[in-house]
Amino acid sequence: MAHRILIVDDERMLTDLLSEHLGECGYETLAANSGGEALRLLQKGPDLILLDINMPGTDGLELCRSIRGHVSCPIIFLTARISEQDKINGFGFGGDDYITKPFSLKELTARVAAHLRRDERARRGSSVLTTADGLLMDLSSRRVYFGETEIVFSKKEFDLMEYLITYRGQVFDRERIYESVWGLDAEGDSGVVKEHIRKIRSKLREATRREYIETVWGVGYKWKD
Amino acid sequence: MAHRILIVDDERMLTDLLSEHLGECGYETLAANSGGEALRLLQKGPDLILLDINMPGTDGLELCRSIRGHVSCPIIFLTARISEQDKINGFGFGGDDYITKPFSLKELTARVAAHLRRDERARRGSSVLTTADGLLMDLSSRRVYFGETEIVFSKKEFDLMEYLITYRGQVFDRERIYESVWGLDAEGDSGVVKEHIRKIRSKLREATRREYIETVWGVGYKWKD
DNA sequence: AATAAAAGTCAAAAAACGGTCAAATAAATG
DNA sequence: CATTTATTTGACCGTTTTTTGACTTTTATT
Repeated sequence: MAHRILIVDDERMLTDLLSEHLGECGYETLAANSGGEALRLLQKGPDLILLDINMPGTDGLELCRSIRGHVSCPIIFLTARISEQDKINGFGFGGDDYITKPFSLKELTARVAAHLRRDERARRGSSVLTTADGLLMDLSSRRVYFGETEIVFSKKEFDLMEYLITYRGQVFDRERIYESVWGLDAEGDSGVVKEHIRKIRSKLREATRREYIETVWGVGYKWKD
Repeated sequence: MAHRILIVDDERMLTDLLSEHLGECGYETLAANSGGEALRLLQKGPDLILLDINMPGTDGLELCRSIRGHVSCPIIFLTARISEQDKINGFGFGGDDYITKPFSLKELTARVAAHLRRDERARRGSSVLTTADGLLMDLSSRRVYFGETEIVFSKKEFDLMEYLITYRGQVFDRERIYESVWGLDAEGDSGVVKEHIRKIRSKLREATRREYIETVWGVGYKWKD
């Protein structure tokens, strides 16, 4: 299946142009001319996102953050701002690369190809996460059910759980979890994650009488497959 | 373990400078001032490579190709040439990004961080090492299987095993193994490696009734092909 | 066969790590 | 504002891992 690229820019001219060109290159394209549209199109599960930072009425960096909360595909910024500070910000906000306008189509497609090559992952865009034995996470209402009974989690507990389940089977060290769930800015983890893992485990254990989170000694935690 | 960055540039000034800066940023650094040196240092298993395209006596792009033949980590070109043709060539030759000289350290480190983050995600996605007769290492869940049965390894055991299997067939002396798995800075005790090799062998032997790690007398160890 | 150097073994010491709890702080709620 | 709830922190303890060093065995060399 062809790679799917989401283009986000307020100028329809540009999205059309890019859409056409990338189409010729064998990609499927999605175009959004506003932040809201972009967020909606995330449901289509793009493999890569080209994101204009400078859209009127929308903070591109903030948008990037939101997007990062939903998908993990590469994000390439398109920006007219060339100051270094902006570049750095771009990375800090979860972007993977940036291209300053004006840019050539050749350069753009080269980078797109490079990033897609590097990023081979399978993901889904469902708003409900379920595990093998009937545990269910509804991401939009932020509730968790085990069969009939609801298990109540706090915000951080929920976020941390969502993170682990999304990447079930993968081991993450505490620092990584802290960065991903709390935010990229904060340094270290100082044991907060430990405590939250404990709370989650305890709630899950009481309701389900099962263990879901496994400790990998000296490495971190993972959600059991 | 900290990420390891290989810096390849003919100017010792520059490699020293970058080495120092990246060191302060928490990376382990390796420096090469020639293509041959670079290829040799690949044995240390860098996580990212900064490669000067314009080295006298060496064709940087050709070198990049060779490197790609041995490792799959991100390669960022450092180049004085700014023509677009060169940029595109860079990608065509297996590079993942380029930075034109002169560049700021901030920009460099931002890109390095971005690429490492991405590469790690891509690798963790579905990275599995297998050996000829059905031994399987899942790097993301950090589990090892022989057929149906799982073999449990500690962190260091796992890391050491991953290293040997990654470079299967190559012989490494204990000091090199120690450097690569424990870290470059660590004090040069190689007796530890002996003990870990023993543990790994013992676990593997019990589960598989086979020998995987071969001792090359007076030299070191290697994973049998 | 004797010897020295290298590699293997084992158990005990040391260090690192994770789980737990209670108390402190911050944030949300009415 | 007061009260409740969520989050963070730091100390403690038991466990697992890692390291160490003394000792044995193997190997290459003479």
